[in-house]
Amino acid sequence: MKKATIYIIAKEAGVSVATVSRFFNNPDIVSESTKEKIYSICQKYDYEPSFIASAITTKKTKTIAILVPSLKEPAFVELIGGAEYVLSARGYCLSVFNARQNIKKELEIAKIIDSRSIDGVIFSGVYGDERDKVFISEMVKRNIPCIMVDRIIPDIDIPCVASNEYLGGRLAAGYLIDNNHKNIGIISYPREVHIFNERIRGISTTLQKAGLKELFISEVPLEFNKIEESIRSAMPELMDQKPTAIITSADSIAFFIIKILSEMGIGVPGDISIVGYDNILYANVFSPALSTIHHDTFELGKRAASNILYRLANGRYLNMKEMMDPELIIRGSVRKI
Amino acid sequence: MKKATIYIIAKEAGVSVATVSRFFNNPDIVSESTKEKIYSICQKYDYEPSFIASAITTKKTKTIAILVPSLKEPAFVELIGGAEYVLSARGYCLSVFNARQNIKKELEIAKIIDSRSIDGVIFSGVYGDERDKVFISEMVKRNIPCIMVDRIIPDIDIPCVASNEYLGGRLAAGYLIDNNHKNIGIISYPREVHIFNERIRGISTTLQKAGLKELFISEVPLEFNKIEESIRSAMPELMDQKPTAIITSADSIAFFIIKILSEMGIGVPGDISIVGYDNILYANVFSPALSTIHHDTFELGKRAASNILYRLANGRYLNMKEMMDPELIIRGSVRKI
DNA sequence: TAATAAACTGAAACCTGTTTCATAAAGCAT
DNA sequence: ATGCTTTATGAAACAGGTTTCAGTTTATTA
Repeated sequence: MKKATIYIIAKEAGVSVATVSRFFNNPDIVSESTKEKIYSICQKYDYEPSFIASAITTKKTKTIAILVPSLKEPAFVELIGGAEYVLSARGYCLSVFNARQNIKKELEIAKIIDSRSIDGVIFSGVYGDERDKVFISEMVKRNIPCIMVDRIIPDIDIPCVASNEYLGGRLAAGYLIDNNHKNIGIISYPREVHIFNERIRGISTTLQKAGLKELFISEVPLEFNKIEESIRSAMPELMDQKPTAIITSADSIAFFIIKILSEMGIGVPGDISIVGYDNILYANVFSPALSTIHHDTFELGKRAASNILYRLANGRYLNMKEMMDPELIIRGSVRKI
Repeated sequence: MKKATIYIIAKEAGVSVATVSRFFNNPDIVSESTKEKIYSICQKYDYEPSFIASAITTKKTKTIAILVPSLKEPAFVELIGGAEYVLSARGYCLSVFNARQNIKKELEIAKIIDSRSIDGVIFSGVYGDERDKVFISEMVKRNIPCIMVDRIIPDIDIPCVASNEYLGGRLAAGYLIDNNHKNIGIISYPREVHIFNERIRGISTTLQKAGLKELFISEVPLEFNKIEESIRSAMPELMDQKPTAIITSADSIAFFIIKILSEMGIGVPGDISIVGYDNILYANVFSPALSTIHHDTFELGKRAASNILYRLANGRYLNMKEMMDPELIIRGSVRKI
């Protein structure tokens, strides 16, 4: 059976297309008897109004885009999950765009988003700092509601919802200090990515306040399969300084460190304490269970979606800068000195 | 500046809207000089044709849906990544739908997909067997190209692309047999999910051929945070039968087993050998590094997307049943007896 | 150089809804 | 019964493109 249109329904129900349209968009102003007629014909044809046809006049596609710099990191996947959770409940669709760590690609995607009349976008930039402004200003220029997620840029005219990475760093460092560690090394993802820089800033500040200084900051690349080698080559220099603890900016890094250390005959937390970041699914599975910083990225996605939906419904954002506090999870990878 | 339409461009370029339309959809039949005129006006207005407007006549939205039963499992995320990879390169968008393990929800989603004129769908069902047919027949009825991924249903009129789970089971069991294991237990996700049943079938068949019989098959629930407890309660019965090895249907299960075993003072692979399945990112990070079965879910997503794109372009599918062979990865969790 | 084919282009219909504006019918107060 | 609201509905314009069909140029062939 050919797909029914509003014309067929109108004809069969003996009403005008305008009335059928009202039946779906403004049922209050349609009489009961007419509603019943239309309803039964719609059932008969299994008719649903075409989204695209209505989008052409309403200019609303009821789809939100989420632009992430990568699909390989679990955090972005959580983000997508959270966004999908609230969006689907409100009749919205989620389209996924992947910038592949390429800031130029973000501009192409901006055009696509625009030409597809997407209602709004949840955006996590490649760097998380000023450099991401190119995409944002593109959205502003094109008048597309946009929310920055996972990273906060201070003076920007779109909302940001993010985890308080600085606090996370403080929590991690504070925890080590509480356990009397004084020689603390740091192994982090590139500081050029804003969140990692924030974490380190939190750590450094806290150490300084305690009269301490970080021993050694080593950066490892974002690519998962290069982490191990990178840590391995940084290890000698770090170990020369006799750290009693190492703070990392990701659980994955922490696990690689534990692996490498154990190959060197160094026990965790017996000889060296480790604290991770992210609280990934597996943080509790391996021994030692990882003490780490928990931040709820799923919730981040939910909030971003809620905020943009609010903007769509009310013309203004629910809030402009939303920070979520991470949490210290104490498990078994840190020892009291 | 108000968004330009094809009428504005046509007027400024001194041509008809038909010609502007041709410029974008069939440039070969437009003369060079006209093209140049149109091009420069388009640049001036930063004009891109509206997708929704063109979708209404062409009935092509250039968006593909991917419907997964969950967003919490890494495998489905890989799938999405693979699909996005080929789709975005061909100018298509990917919309993500989540059935949340709920087969009834799949029917709602079917309606949404239809009303949104989505060009095709990549589908991974909740169970992976006959029960998923409700969604599939909904797609067939509505004449929406659809590909089943990650699971193969024999007599169904849509293509399936999946990993050869049966072979994976055989590989895992064969590996253990080669290492002279004779008492082999199995801990698996629910057999009611087709792929896990296939894996077990592969294992059982292989054991039988070697004159062996599996000791004990225990099923653990899909929910990540219930796995540990479930394994823990199954352990006594399994250990009573003195296994020298345990095959699992997922690396996550394997890791939990290793954890629980180590708490019991039982070493892997010293006392008991373990083989996983999936080859997750962390399989190589922890000690012992996990011997496991590798299957490329990203590639699965790519193939599904390619197949559906082929169908869209050529009116028929590239292939109907595509099986990808998994691979045995030998690392450190199995010992030769 | 006339005839014919090929290459371009425009007018108008079409796609599937939404929305404005006008009108008819019904309800209500006087 | 009259005049004034309300309520319910339809006709037609509109949204921003695509596509068919016919017509005008331009190129090619004999």
